[in-house]
Amino acid sequence: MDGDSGGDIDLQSFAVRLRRMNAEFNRVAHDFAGAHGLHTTDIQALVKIFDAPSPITPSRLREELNLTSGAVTACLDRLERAGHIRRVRDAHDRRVVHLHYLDAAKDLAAAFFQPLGRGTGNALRRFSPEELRIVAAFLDAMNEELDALRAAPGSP
Amino acid sequence: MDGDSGGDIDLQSFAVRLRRMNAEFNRVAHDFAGAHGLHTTDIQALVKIFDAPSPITPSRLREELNLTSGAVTACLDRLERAGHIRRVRDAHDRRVVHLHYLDAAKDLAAAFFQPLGRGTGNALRRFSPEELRIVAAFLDAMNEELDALRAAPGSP
DNA sequence: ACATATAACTCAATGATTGAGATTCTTAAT
DNA sequence: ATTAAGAATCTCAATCATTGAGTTATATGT
Repeated sequence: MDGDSGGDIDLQSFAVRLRRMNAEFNRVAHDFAGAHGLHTTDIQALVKIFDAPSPITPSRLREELNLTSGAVTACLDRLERAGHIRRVRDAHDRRVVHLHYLDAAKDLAAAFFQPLGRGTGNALRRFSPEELRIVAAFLDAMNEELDALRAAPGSP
Repeated sequence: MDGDSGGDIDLQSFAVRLRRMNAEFNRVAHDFAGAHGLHTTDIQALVKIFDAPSPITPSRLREELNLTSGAVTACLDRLERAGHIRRVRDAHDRRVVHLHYLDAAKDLAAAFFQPLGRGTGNALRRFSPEELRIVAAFLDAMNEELDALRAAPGSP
């Protein structure tokens, strides 16, 4: 113990906090899945489709979610059948499919996740802009490290 | 100061960062599962068993993971068969089972997640103790809000 | 044209999750 | 003691997602 009062800044305590938050996010996602006749995988796919800067493809999803192509096809079938997404063939390379998140489904998800958004908003509101910049920097740092891990699982 | 122009402190940008981090954690967990003949659910259970302050029971796990009792039993069968946990009947209430994470399995998990721990450590090392206290406070705030959401999914 | 590579899909086999019900034990009341 | 009600866990058949191998359609290079 070196003068730090709270004992809050060691690796283990952060790991516990992060695992707990991760578990809760997964629980919310699991609830959404259940409420809409979907599965955990489908929600993960929806998040990826939603957050992708430009329309994502099934093979990219396969990489992101670590699934087999068969599983991705089945997942997209479910999402398309339930009216969440649409498959659009690329005009230039007709082998390629682009995945579009339908607006109506976006609204549905927005409505469901509104409590989560409010909760996150409440948490953010407790901090000053400078503090939030630090938090954002931390999340960015974590995401950088996680990307590095994905690239080279053992080395860094 | 100029930071207001960065667009880094609005709800949406935080949501994206958090979703991305969540997805990467899940990917790491999925890898661990695959490497040990387990499934995503089993890892979620292991995390809960590991992080519980005192030995957890199957019914508590059922609540935490939102599974049916049948699924929990099957999950624990797999974990016990694979040598990760042990079921211990409570002496006073013999209906109750307590779940113990075996030390050998802890070592196994520690070894596997060492890269993740190093990555997290790298991220933490970029920040001063005061900054880390802010980040820890933010994670605590998020976890509080998430707990509130779990208790009353619609109200706050 | 031909061969090779890539994107997405199909399908049988495997196996996790569900949902209902059975089993074992506890607690409170008669 | 005995009974009834309640709780914690487990069993099992049915359902359905995932896998892994193989197929189709399109693209690229020689």
